[in-house]
Formats: sequence, C-alpha cells, structure tokens
Amino acid sequence: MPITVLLVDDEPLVRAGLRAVLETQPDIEVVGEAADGAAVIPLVRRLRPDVVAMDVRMPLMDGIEATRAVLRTVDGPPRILVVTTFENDEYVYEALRAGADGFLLKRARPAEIVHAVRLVAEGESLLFPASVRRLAASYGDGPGNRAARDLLERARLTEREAEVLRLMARGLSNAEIAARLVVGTETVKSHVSGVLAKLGARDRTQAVITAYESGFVSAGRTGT
Amino acid sequence: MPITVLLVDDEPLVRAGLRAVLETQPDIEVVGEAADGAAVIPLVRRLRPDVVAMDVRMPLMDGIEATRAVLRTVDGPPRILVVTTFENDEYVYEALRAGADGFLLKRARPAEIVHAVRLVAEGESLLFPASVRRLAASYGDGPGNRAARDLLERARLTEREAEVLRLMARGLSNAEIAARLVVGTETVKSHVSGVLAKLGARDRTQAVITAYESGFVSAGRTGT
DNA sequence: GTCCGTCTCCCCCGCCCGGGGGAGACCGGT
DNA sequence: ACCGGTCTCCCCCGGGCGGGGGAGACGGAC
Repeated sequence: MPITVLLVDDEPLVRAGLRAVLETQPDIEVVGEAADGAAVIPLVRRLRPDVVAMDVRMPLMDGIEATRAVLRTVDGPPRILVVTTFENDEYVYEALRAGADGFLLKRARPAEIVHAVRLVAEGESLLFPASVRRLAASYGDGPGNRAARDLLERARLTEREAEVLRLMARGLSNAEIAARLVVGTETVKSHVSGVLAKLGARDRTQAVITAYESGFVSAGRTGT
Repeated sequence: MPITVLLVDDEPLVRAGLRAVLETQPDIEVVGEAADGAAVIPLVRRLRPDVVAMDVRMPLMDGIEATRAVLRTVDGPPRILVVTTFENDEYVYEALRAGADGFLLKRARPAEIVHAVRLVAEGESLLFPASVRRLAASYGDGPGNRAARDLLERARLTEREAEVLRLMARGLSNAEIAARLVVGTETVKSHVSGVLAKLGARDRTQAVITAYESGFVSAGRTGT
C-alpha cells in the first residue's frame, strides 16, 4: 500500500508543486491539502496520512503549534515533515523539538523531496538533509555570509543573548529591551556587547542585518 | 493554438508548481523550463514561447538581466511575466522598467496565476494584479507593517535616499556611506534623516528592519 | 569543594548618531 | 522669471551607544 501524504501550506503554488513532485511516484499518494495548521487535526483524523508535509510559517496556526496539536491529540499520529524556506529558521528547530521528524527545504530538488518523504515514512529522522549541507557549503566567504554562517555554526549565543537579539531585530532600544525583560539597562548593554562580539558586528544595525541574513529572524512575520 | 509558456526559476519546486497549475488549462502549454536566466536566450530562440514566466532572483543571471537580454536579442520576443515572492521587491520594478509585461506573486491563487498568463499572452500589461492589492490590504496596522506599507505606498524616497538606505541595510556607517558616495558626511546625515522621517523610523536599525520587512532589501543576496 | 558559564549590575569614557535649524546650487515645470 | 524638489554642505547640541574594565550570585559539572 502506498505512502499517503497530507500537504499543509498556505501557498497554493507550493502545494501544487509538492503534489506534482510527489505524484510522479507510484507508491506515494497525496490524500489531502490544507492551507493552515488550524485545519490539520480533523483532516488527520479523517485521512490518516502516513506523513504530513507541514509548512512552519502559516497565518492562523503555525507549523509548530499544529505539530504539537497533532501529536498531542491524535492516536497513532502521522510522521511530520517540516517544510521551510530558510535553512536555519529558528522556528524549524522549535518544530523539531515539538516532535517533528524531519525538515525539508523548499528549494530542494524533486528527488530530495521524494527521498525525504520516503525516509520519514519509514520512521527515519531527517534533521540534516543533504540540501542543507550543500547550501551551507555554497555560501561564499564574503564579509556578510561569514558572520551569518558563524551565527549558525557556532550558535554560541546564550539563551538570553538570543532573546536580546530578537528584540534588537524588532527595533527596540536598550532601554526598551530592559523594560521588556525586566532587568537593568546595564544588563542589556552586557548582552548586546556579547551579541556584537559573537556575531562580529560593529553595532546593533549590523547585528540585526546578520540576524536577517542568517535566517535567525526573517521578513514577513512580525511575531507577537 | 495554445498559449506556450517557458518557466524560468531556480527552484524546481516552484517550476513544478507553475507547471501543475498551468497544465490544468487545455489552452496553455508549458513548453520548457530553465533554472537560470543564463539559459533563457537559446531556449526562447528554439521554443518561441508566447510567455516567459521569469523569476527575478536567480543565481547566475537574474530576471532583470535576462529580460533585457531577451528583449534586446530576440526578434518578436515573448511576453515576459515576472514572478516574485515579494510584493514590493525593488528588483521587480527594475524588471518592469527593463521591459517585462507584468508581475505575479508566487503566493497568488492558481486561478490568478492562470489569469495572469492569459492576460500577458493577450498583450495586456499586469502591473498591479488583484493579489497585490489584497495583500497590501491584509496588512494589519501593527507598528512594523505600517512603516513597511508606507515605504511601498508613498515610495517617497528620492533616488539618493534609496541609495543611502541600501547602504545602511548593508551595515555601513555614515562615514562609510559618505566615502562610498563621494560626498560629505553631513550630506549623508541629511539623507539618513530624510529616510528615517519618511519611514517613521527612530534610528537606522529600525529603518533597516523596515527595509527588510518591506522587501526593499531581502535576505539571501548580499549584492555586490 | 572548586571551577566555569551565565545572568545580573556597576563605573568611566569617547563618539557616532540623530534632531533642529539654515543655506546655496541646480534642474525642470509653469 | 519664478518656484518646488533634490542634492549638497554647514552649525550646535544632547543622548544613546558601545568599549573596557570589574564584580557578586547562582547553578551545574567535575
């Protein structure tokens, strides 16, 4: 019997692409589609797919929430393959922690997409598909990319520093960050200095640029 | 006779999606695909498509160059439909100035995609498809989005201010921008102030964030 | 028990940044 | 000839920012 797949992505074009790619395979069948995480639970209950190809970023309920919800409320849950545009999207790692079984880049080649679906369907985890490595390797050593890659590879930012960087990337001043985190401004300055040093940034603007370029934060979703 | 279409996009998934969407139409035929602008000219010569669906952002030769090249070197050139992720990508407007006939958001619904191809094939221009308006309207009035939308709608940045903003978004200081543009630092400060005022930004960091969020600049391509 | 890392806060200091003004030169449109 | 917009440069000034130190408290690792 074929591998059954449910597609969850807010962009119809991506769904159509995944469907087209997957249905070239006789042993893979796309049994349903959803445009948002909010619609996933009933669909999973009814269709009982082997694999859910889940976008991380969606308007109403994102892939992380949806992953948690499915794993929490459905018996014998499907395998979940997280689909994303960015190779080092922080949300992806959250999704994996939430119980997703693998992740897949949208820019992967068709053969890799098929391979990923087969792998997770077989119960394998797929945390670092070839395309990720290939992509990381394809980065040049330009001044911008070096810092961005370091951010990814070192991942030396402490939890607090990462939190501060996220707030910096939303345009907050040191004083505003201090108020938000309920600490002194001197403390924030400490963390900011740590971030700048670790990212090789001269000022907060460069740090925020690195955050965007590395995918640590990304345009389009100004989170809550 | 059917409308013939050539797909040019570096992501196979997007090509597959476009192909799947367009081939639901009996009168539309996808006659070829290319992964980069560099491959377009010979394909256009050989296949003589009515429409080229062209991604703006591609590794070797981007959609702007490719558009210019096609229009310059091919007799009876095809209509060119620029395909993009961002509704206000500065490159899109460059592409339109380069002679493209319309642009299309990747997140458009299938019916809109089909409609767009038909329109440009008929010789119509499609500069502001419904999906753009819909998308702009869907923006909330959060502090981040307001500024981003203003950037789009007002488009009040002068050429020089836009240039300065681009350099700000690459992490340059006022002094460095001045050196790059061969003007005084006071002049740069003037332009920076103009940018901040027009974007409603408090400091250069917020301005750069707006630049990213609005798609004025975008992650992934650290331009020359 | 000791050490290391993290988080917290403090000092001093230099300086770039951004605000608020103003002003001359050029160009294009009316 | 006039005016609006843009680009260029200048002044003063305050404040946030970032560097360079240091230090105490806590927790986990050894």
